[in-house]
Amino acid sequence: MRNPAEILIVEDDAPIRKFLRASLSAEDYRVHEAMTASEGMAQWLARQPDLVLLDLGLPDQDGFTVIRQIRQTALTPIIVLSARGREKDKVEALDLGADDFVAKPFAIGELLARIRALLRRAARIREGVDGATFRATEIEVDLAGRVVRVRGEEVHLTPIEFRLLQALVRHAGKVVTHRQLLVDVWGPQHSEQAQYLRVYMGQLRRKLERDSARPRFLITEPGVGYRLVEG
Amino acid sequence: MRNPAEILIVEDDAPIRKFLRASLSAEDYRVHEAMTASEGMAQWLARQPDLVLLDLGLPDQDGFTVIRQIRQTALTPIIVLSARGREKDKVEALDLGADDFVAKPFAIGELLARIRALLRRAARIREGVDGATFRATEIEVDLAGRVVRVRGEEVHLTPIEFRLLQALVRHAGKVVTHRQLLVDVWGPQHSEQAQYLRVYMGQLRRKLERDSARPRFLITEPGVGYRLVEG
DNA sequence: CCGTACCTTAACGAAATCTTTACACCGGCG
DNA sequence: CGCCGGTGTAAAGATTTCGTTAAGGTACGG
Repeated sequence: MRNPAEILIVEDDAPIRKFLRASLSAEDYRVHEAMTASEGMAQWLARQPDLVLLDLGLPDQDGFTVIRQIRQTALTPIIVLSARGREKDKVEALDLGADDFVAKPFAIGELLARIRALLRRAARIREGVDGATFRATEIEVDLAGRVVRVRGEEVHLTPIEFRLLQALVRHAGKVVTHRQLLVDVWGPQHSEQAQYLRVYMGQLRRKLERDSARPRFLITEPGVGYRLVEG
Repeated sequence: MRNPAEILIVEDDAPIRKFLRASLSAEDYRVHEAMTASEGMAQWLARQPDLVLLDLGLPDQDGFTVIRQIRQTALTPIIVLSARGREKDKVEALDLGADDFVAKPFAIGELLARIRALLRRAARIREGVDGATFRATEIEVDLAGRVVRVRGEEVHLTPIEFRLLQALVRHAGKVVTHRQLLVDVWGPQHSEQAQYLRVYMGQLRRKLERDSARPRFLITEPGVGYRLVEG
């Protein structure tokens, strides 16, 4: 990441765009702007920004196209801005690979916090810290080496089992939604196949838990998702 | 927020306006005044105050219009002043996005306390402390991780319980109307099912409060809604 | 061609959650 | 005093979501 980070704003509403530019410049980000989806794509190609702020309600095409196109070639963090209450938009945008969602009207402080968080995460991934090792009392996961040990014993996991565990480890201690897990492990087109999760969580528990009927690490959050607790 | 904070008073009654100006100036706030709704909007645009005190009984238009217009573009805290007994006005103003209400005649000390609370909260949001986790003395809510801790202990919440708590946390300190909570958690088609709220507020209190019969965080505002107070 | 490992899919009992109903409580008011 | 609206509590279904198992199906190496 360059320092300062470069941020691309794709937003047709002039006052909001101006406001964003001012707020971001004040935080020492370098700002690029686009008013339409196609101009946004052009700017993205030209500038290769570190993060994209994307309004969904654009004049020429919808913002979803922009997400799709960017995600075809890059993992640049994308924050979607959209009118409040468009729950469907939110789900669709996140399914297409957007990283976060902020409803308008928004509090600028919150938006800045989310930008910082995503830039931090992107930096971590670039530095390969993601390939480190996760340790809990009884479970040890070597993400780079693809090795899992339980109470000292090495345990063999199938590819999908490992990807699933990896997705949980990345957010250790936090709830990961069904949708997130499915998109991460099986891809966006399987984001509704919650049955996969039931089967594979069962298999992971059989391999990792002492008593798979009373799991201590792989916790179910009914109606929401799963969570890996440390310790 | 500038220091001192700037407060806009929109109030047609001269004695009250004068009294407010004196009280607020004594607290070192910078005060702007307007006597009508349209003048209020003009002042708001010109001054971009940190907080608005709004009387609902204005001569030219009603105060509701002012709330609507401000909320189209900003989250500036709004405290509504309303004559006693106008319960419906109060609820409508809050539904439109007002943050708090004070009935006339009011105790100046209480009004000042609510102003301080809203300014504090607005400052925190600007600094981006919100968005991720909410902290009160005994309760900690990790919104991203969907984890709730009470006095250190992790507490499990069902999906609806969590969404309800989340809706309260998002507006921590301010009154949230029955309608807003119902729309947020159950959707627009259930905006009249106030019984849901009684059942689930009861469950939240049982899980979060020391003594659910004497709640300290989840406060009932009879006839209006509920309020989460930060310990 | 066969065996092995793995993935997908369906079926069904169990568990958790949500909805609905019933009733007690409280304060104000005729 | 009884009535009433708004509120809080408890519990019985109804409904949704989970976990488990097992039966194909596919890919790959020997």
